[in-house]
Amino acid sequence: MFIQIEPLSNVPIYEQVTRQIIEGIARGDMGPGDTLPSVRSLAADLGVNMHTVNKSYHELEAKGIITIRAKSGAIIRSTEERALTPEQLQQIEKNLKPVVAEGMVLGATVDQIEHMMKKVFADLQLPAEGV
Amino acid sequence: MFIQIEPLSNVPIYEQVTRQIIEGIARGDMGPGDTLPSVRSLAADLGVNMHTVNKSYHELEAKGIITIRAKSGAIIRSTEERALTPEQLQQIEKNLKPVVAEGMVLGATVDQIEHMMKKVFADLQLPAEGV
Amino acid sequence: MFIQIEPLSNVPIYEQVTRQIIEGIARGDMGPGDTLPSVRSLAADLGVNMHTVNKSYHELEAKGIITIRAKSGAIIRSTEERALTPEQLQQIEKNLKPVVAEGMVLGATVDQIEHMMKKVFADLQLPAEGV
Amino acid sequence: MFIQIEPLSNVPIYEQVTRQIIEGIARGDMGPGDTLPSVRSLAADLGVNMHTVNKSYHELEAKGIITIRAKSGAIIRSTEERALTPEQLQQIEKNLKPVVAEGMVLGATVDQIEHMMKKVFADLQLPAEGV
DNA sequence: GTGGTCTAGACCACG
DNA sequence: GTGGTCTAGACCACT
Repeated sequence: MFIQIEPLSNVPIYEQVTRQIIEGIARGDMGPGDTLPSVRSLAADLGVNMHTVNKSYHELEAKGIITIRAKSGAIIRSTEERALTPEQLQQIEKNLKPVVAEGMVLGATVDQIEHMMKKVFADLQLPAEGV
Repeated sequence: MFIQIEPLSNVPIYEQVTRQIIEGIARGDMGPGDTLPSVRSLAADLGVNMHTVNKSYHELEAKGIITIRAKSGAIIRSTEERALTPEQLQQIEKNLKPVVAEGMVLGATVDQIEHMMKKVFADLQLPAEGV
Repeated sequence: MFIQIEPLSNVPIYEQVTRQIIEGIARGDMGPGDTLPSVRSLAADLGVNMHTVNKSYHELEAKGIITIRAKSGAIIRSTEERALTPEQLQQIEKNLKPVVAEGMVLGATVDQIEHMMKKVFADLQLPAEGV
Repeated sequence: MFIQIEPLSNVPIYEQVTRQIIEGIARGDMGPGDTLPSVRSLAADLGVNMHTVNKSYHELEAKGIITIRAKSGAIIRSTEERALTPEQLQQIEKNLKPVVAEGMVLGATVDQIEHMMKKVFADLQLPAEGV
C-alpha cells in the first residue's frame, strides 16, 4: 500500500488515510470495482488502530466514493454511480478558496498558483487542458 | 467587519476568522500597514470569545501575514516583508492536491475544476491570466 | 423466483430473502400448502450461499410461517394453523413505531404516512379499507 | 432521560438510543433548538459507553435530525431546516412494507394493522386523521 | 476472515 | 466541560 502516515500532523490520521486513498484513485492506482484492503490488514500495514481505518472507510462511503459491503469488504464505486451534484462543485470551490487566498496573501502570483495547479494535475496524471 | 461566522461548521471558529481575514486582504479590503481591529472589539463584533480571536491573530502572525505589537495592535505586513519561500509554495501545492483529487474522483472534469479556480480568482478580484 | 437481492444493502441477505418470501405470500404469489423451492435450488438461483437460504427458511419457521420437513421440503402453513397472538400484534406495533416516528420527525404529515400505508397495501394487493 | 436500553435485544444499543430520541422528539418531549445531553452524561445515565452514544448522535446528524456543534453539543434542528425529500418518503414506504407484509402473513387483518397504526399515532400524541 | 458493535480509558482542541 | 481522536482488545454475525 502506498499510504504514508505523518503521526505528528494536525491532520487526523483517518483523514490522511482518506485523502491518500482518494489520491490513489484519482491517480489510477485503483479503480472502480476494486476492493480496498480489509480495515484490519490496512491498519496493520500502517501501524494504526483498526477503528481509525474504519472511520476513514466510512468517510469515503459518506462521500459516495466507495460502498462498504458488511462482512465482505469495501468496493470503489464507478464514476457513473457517483453523481456530481452542484453542491459538490460548490464545495470544491469553497475548499479551493482559502488555499488560493492564502497563497496570494503570502505573495504568490496567479501564475505561480496556476503552476502549482499544473503540477497537481500532472501528479494525478491528468491532462491540464489549456492551463 | 466583513466576517461571517458559521457556528455549525466543522471548521473551528478561530480558523474561520483567520481565513476570512486572509481573504479580506487578498480581496484588497485591507492592505499592508493597516491595523486589524483590537482582539476585544472584533470578538465583541463577532460574538465570540476573546481567546478565539487572539488565537486567530497569532496564527496570522505565525503565517507571516501580520505583526503583533503589544499595546499598539496587529499590523498587516507588506508583501515585500513577507518572503514567499519555496516551502510555502510547496505547501500551497500540498493544500491544493487533496481538493483537486477529491473533485476528480467525484467525477468533476479538469475543465470544471479550472472553472472553479476562475470563480475563486474572480471572487478575489484578481485577473485570471490565461486561464 | 421473484426475489431480488441487493448485495449492497445493510440488510443481511438472509433477511432480504425472508422478507421477500413473506411479501410473496402476502401478495398471494404463493399460498398455504405450497412448497418453497429447495434450499439448494433457491441458493443457486440467487447466487448466494446455501447456508444463507437455510437460515432464512429457519427464520420463517420460527415465525410460524412455514413448516420444514426434512427431505420433503418447506411448506407454507395455512393461516388457520398460524395463530395471531396478542404478542405478535404488539410486535407489529413495536415495529411500526420507529418508522412512523422517524417519518414524523423528518417532517412527514400524518396524511403522507397514511398515503404510504395505502401504497403498501396496494402493492400487496389488499383492499385498504376505509383508509 | 426517558430512554430504556434492552441489552439483550438484536437491535444495537446505539440504534435503540437513536430510535428513542426520535420518538421523544416526535412525542414533543424535546423540540427544535433543544440541546441533547452530552454524550458522556447520557452514556453514564444509560450505563453504556460514550462511543455508543456518540455513534447514535452521529446517526441522528446523518438523518438530518440534529446538528452536532463540536465541543458545544448536539442541537435538535427545526422542521423547516429538515427538507423531506422524495427519497425519504420512499424510504418510509420501504420500511413500512416488511412490517405490514409480515403482519398480514401472520394472519392480521387490514383493520388490525390500521388499529396498530392508530395506537402508534396516539402514542406520539398525533391526531390520526380519518383513519 | 470480514465488518459491526461495544467497552475502557486516554489525550487533545476548542470555547 | 465538550466533542474529536486514538488506542487496545473483545465478541458477534455473516459469508
